[in-house]
Amino acid sequence: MNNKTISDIIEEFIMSSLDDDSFIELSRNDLAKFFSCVPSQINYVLNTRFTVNRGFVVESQRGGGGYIKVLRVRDNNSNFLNSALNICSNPVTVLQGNQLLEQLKERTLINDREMSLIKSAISPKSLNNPINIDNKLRANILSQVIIETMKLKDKKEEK
Amino acid sequence: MNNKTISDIIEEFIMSSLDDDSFIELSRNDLAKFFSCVPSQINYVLNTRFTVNRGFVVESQRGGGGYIKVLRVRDNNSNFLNSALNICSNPVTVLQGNQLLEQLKERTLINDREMSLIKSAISPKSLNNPINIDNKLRANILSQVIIETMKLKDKKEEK
DNA sequence: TCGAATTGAAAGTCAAAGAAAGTCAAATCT
DNA sequence: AGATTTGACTTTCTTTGACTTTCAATTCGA
Repeated sequence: MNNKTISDIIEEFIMSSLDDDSFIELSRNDLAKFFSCVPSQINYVLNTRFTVNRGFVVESQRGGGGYIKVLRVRDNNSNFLNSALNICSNPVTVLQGNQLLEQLKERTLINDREMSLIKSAISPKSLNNPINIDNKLRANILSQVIIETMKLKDKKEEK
Repeated sequence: MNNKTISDIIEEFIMSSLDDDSFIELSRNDLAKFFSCVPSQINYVLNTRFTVNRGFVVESQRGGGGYIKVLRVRDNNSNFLNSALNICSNPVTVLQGNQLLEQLKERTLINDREMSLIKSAISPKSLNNPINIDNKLRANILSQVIIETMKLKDKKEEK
């Protein structure tokens, strides 16, 4: 991406700080000053980029000595896969589907390429059909993909 | 062609920018300003000239820091991918779909895991639906997967 | 001295403004 | 007639700032 926005740059900054440790603590005001932006811009970045969906948790404290803490979370994947499968027993919108795939990637259950491929498979273009069952179909497809992911995971773990 | 339209000129401009690299990123507004035309003219050029059929893929993002990215997809496999795409303009059975994926793997355009994942996406279980449009859907899905494969291939080549 | 009020330093919220790109259909060329 | 040009309107994402809430430390009164 050529034209990075200030949000992109702040995201990168936080990301790379997070490379070393599983969490970082930062001061909203200082960070805003550092990047010459308004403090609420930091909230914007946190809200749009460091979501639970993408595998992050943000904690904070107000008042004197306040702080913002960004944590990477990774837990038991098979739990996650099961609840994902559960979600897919109901219709799934494009947005939900993509978010689910992002999470699979965050958890390194699938990689970037795989995510892209499956996203394309469940895109509106793919599921374009005369009657209105897109979300239902998307749910079906993702169910099968998740099941396949489980199998692949097992296979990997056997080694 | 001596009476070039503005669309032709913009097309040439983008084409020649693409000579050096396999993709370019541009700003719709800037380009429109540069050629003294309305921004939507750029869309017109992209929609009529830089189609998948002609070997291009266009990506974009709106809002602040927005952009338009034009990718070229070429080389020996692109023939294959194009005809694969062609096949997918008609309904595709499970068998045909799986065979196509096997071929993608043969040509190392996708790997084993990726093949499995997409096979699961186009399996009868995934595409189970009230009316009988499985093959049509499978064709749609594979089209999008093929296009995605083109993009990914290109991304790899950038490195 | 001890608990309560005050103060100031954070962080949070939300909506308006701004910046791009997308859509679509009418008008115009060729 | 079909391709091109134009522009009004829409959608999406980002930036900004005014206002709110929370917390810790300090001060004040009994």
